[in-house]
Amino acid sequence: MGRAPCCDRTKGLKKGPWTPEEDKLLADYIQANGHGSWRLLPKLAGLNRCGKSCRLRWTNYLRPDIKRGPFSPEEQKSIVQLHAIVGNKWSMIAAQLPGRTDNEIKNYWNTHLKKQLRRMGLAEPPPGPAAGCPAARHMAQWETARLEAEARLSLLASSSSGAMSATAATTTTSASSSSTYAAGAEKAASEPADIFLRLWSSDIGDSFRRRKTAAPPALVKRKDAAVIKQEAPALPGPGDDSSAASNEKEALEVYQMLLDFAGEELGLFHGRHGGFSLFPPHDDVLTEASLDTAF
DNA sequence: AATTACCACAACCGCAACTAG
DNA sequence: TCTAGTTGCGGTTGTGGTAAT
Repeated sequence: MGRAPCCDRTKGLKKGPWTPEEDKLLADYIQANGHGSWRLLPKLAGLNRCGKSCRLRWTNYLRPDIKRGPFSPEEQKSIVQLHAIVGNKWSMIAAQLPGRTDNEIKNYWNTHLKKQLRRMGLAEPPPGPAAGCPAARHMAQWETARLEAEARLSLLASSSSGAMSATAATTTTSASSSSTYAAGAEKAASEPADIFLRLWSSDIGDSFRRRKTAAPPALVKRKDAAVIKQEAPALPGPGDDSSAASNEKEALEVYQMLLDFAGEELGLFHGRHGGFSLFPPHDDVLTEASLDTAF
């Protein structure tokens, strides 16, 4: 059957770097009319480009809400953490970083962060049963992320409500623990430094919780979280299958186990008393300098 | 001053998912 | 349900700038 190429190369459409005049034509047109059909846009805007090229230029460069300038330490940290969870799902990562595009994040990862992490010995997958199988390894990472998030929410719940019963304070859970999640998410929202909980309470975490028995979101190509949310049956919340921690002490033990596992097996996290960080204390900022001196 | 090597980022390409008829 | 067209994503390449020799 075959299909038509997205850009008709027989028409001699222009390629390569955009000129300021082209930028202006594109930006003016979209701001006046919206992009509508990308396929038709070039003709309507008077551009000798393919629609794909126009879309890319707009989304990666001309869009007014794009944040310029270097990545902040917080953004760097977020990228590393999110990448550890969802892998090369740049669009998902970008969705968590307002003003940043997937292309920008991808470039930044490939040119900066990957090298830095490699120098720290964190870039390569850990040895183990999942080694050599990216999908299995990824699922293992995601499952660890889930447990991690649940453990943290458990701690939040138990610390924010002394009256909360030990059973309710444990995470693991049942569908009825949604209030625990809600409480955790609410608290997480007030603690923007904790990217992990922000992520967990976002669409990404939500899609995972709902599709727990299926492939993790990172393995579901082009299923954005909203769609997943709509499609997903009302699966029970995470931990339905768990009768784990039934009191705070147990929750703390699980929490510590997770810290140990994540740190030792995945090389991802560094626990610290009363808080949590991907990086060791006093090293929150992922800078060239700090990383250079680390090794 | 010329050349080479490296880096950062913009842009392209191909594939797969999505959608409308 | 099938098919053709459209859109979005992720990997890769190209290009311009800068540092090193």
